[in-house]
Amino acid sequence: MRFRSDFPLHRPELLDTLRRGDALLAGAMSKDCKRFNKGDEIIRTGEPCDTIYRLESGWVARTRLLDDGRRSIIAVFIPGELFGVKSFLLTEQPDSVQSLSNAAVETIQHDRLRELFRAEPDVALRLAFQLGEDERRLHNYVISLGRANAAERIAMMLLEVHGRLSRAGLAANDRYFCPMTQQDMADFVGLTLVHVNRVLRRLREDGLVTISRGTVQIHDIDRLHRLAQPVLDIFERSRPEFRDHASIC
Amino acid sequence: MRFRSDFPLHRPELLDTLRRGDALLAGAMSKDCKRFNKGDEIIRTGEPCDTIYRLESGWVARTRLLDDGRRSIIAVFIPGELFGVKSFLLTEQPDSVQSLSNAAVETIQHDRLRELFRAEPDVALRLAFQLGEDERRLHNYVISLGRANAAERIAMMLLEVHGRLSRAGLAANDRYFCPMTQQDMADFVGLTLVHVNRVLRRLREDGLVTISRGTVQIHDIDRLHRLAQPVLDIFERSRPEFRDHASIC
DNA sequence: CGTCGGCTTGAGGGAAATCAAACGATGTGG
DNA sequence: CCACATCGTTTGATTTCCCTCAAGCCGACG
Repeated sequence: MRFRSDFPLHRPELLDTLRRGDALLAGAMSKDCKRFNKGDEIIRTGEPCDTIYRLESGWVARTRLLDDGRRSIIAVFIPGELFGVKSFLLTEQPDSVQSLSNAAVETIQHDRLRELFRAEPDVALRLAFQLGEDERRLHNYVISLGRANAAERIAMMLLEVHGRLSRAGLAANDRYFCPMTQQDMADFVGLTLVHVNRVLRRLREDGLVTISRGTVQIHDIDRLHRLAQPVLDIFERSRPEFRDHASIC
Repeated sequence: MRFRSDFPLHRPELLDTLRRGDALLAGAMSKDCKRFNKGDEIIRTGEPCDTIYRLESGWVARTRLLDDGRRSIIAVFIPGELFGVKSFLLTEQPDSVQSLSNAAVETIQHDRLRELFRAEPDVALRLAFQLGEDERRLHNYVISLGRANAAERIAMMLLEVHGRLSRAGLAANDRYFCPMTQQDMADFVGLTLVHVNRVLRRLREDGLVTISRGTVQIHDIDRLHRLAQPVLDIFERSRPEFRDHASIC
């Protein structure tokens, strides 16, 4: 996965630096690669952690399991993204990161990263960029969880993931692979499996999206977009117009 | 507001550096101070922004107003905290920041901050720390919004704010000032004003908390804690034990 | 004294949860 | 190759938590 960002939102003057930082980081990490199976825990709750990860292939999710069995997916990561960056600041991880599919990750230890930092400030920018993007997405999910109904939440999730995958070159023709089960989606958008299923049926019947054995096919992106509209941020909103530019990078 | 962090969660070896970074940053910012009234917008949605803020006094909130009138509070900030840090990476702000009370903020421009960075790497750590803390809290709120019921959400909000204010030296005897209206709280925890009111009545009747004219008085922090327990992260959970250490700093 | 913002309470309705069961694909072992 | 277990999906019936609508209340302030 090469680094891409065709999002006009980011300060364009930083793009070259970002690319360079990403390449340097990827180079430094590539030696140390690990594979995980679906369901494996990559980072465990409560354990100390001195590693930062970069997802090479597959999907992983930051999850938290409550005592009474409730489960929550806080964020999902797709190939090319960094995760565990927060461990730079915290001694323990408050939640776990687990594979949603088979996945390959590259790693780097904190101390090595710190060296790299000093030599190459661009790497720091790449990390800051990841934190910033994570936060932006998190903000959107907070809005969604706090104020959107079930259909809006699901539409927004499907679109948000679609956008990211497109920019990473992992989606074409409004179709993409998504290894999340309906239970995963429910845990992500704060609903129950049963209700997610009902909403997905609705979206299918209305000709907006069909999801079948891990493949999401968006039939009517405009209507899906209109559905999610109220809870999209200013950047996501303008997406359809420059969807075509998404692969220039 | 001086910088404090008695949270055992943060890598202790960083604390001195953090303090230093905070002092340097505060020094650099103090020249340029602005005042706002309750309800004022400090940062406006969609506008470009080249400034980073530090809250000197009062409360502010990151909010988003949806087209159809729904409103959401994404995060609240208390004195000593930095906000608008993300503007370092984004050209436009996706949401607005508004005063929940009269507030005084210090500011610094991006370019000056960048200079400061180069001369003093500790300042970068202070900024990263703020981003990390913001993200940790955001994660907790995502859990809360996604999986907690009304009472749990409200209990967790009251405790979370209590913890932060205590650490900042702005709360004593489990009592603190909170300028949020019930509508603000509703927008923050994803409920309606009416329902927030009912839950608060319940908590009052059960002898857990009373809120009266902007003052929150926690009567039974242990039970409140037990109520919120399922949705507290590993750090917040251990709080009661070292509540007393909170003011050593 | 009236009005305005914020708080309080009631009645009724609706969106999503819960409980329960069946179905379909995939894989496995006898 | 079929019996069977497993995992994820689908659907129905019922319940509940929270929302909506509506109105009254209280304190602050001009």
